[in-house]
Amino acid sequence: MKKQEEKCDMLRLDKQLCFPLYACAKEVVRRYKPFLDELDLTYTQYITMMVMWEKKEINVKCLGKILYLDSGTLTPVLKKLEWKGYLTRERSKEDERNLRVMITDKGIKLKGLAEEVPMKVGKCVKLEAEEAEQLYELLYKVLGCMDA
Amino acid sequence: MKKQEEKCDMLRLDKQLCFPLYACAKEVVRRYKPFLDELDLTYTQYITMMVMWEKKEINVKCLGKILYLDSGTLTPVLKKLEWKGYLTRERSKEDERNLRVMITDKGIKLKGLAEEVPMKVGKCVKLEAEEAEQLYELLYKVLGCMDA
DNA sequence: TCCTTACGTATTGTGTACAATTTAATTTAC
DNA sequence: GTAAATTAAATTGTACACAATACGTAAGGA
Repeated sequence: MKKQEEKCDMLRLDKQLCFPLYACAKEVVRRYKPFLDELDLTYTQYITMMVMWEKKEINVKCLGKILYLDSGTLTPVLKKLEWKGYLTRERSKEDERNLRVMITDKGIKLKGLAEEVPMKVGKCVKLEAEEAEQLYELLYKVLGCMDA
Repeated sequence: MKKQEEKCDMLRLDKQLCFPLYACAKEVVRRYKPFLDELDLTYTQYITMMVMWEKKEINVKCLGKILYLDSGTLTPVLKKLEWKGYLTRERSKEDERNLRVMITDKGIKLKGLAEEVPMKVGKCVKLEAEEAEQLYELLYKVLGCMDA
């Protein structure tokens, strides 16, 4: 019965990596809400804009690969951001299957308003710089070492 | 303009902890799906049952504190698990505001079918035991050091 | 060319998440 | 002892997240 008991113990929240990962991600994202509310952005819209600020133009497939999101999630988010005037969407002339997502001037201006967000959230999470760096490395390691 | 540029750089996915955390959590949870499908459980139902296997009985408030979920999320999940026969829900006699959630025999039996899940998922995530331990510690540290 | 296959996006359906509000029960204040 | 405040769940509304499917376009092969 020893082996049985060991297996049982595995089925506890505090024995599995998945749970602190899941809980921690939700709690950290929640810390963004008050600051993103000021910009009238959701977290998903925010990370989408972060990619747009860097890339200026991209298609949905590419964006999804960067954000780990599929078109089912991105399509409504992109339509909303287009409606808000931060980006435009149009089919590529060369290949009509591709949707070109392009940032607008208003979208570029939004970046100025968002600049303080990372710092503000950082203050809510009291982690030493070294620990943050360690965590960062480990998370990217996990992202890289999972089966496809 | 140096300062301006430094601020700009912060607004990149690869400069912020939040994004790998968010992406990693989603990807790890996704790894559970094929194994949980065999049990006809969603991830949220699974972690709820993990608490129930340990506690046998609990109220919604308490469960929510453990899982970092509120009644708006838990109520439908608990109703579904009750419908599946894994637990029962009834108001407490001492304080009618409290809902007593109790595991059933069928719920207890389900644990036997779930025992292999953590090990199966563990094989998909190729992380050294030491690194997993480090990550675990850091995540709980973050959970503990955030402003309420 | 026509047919098949692959590809990129959109749509649909289910299940979370969570803020805000509501409802009912209990506690506290006076 | 009752009104006011507090509490626990449930409900409502918005926004993901993602599998599965549908749809249109493009590419490759006979």
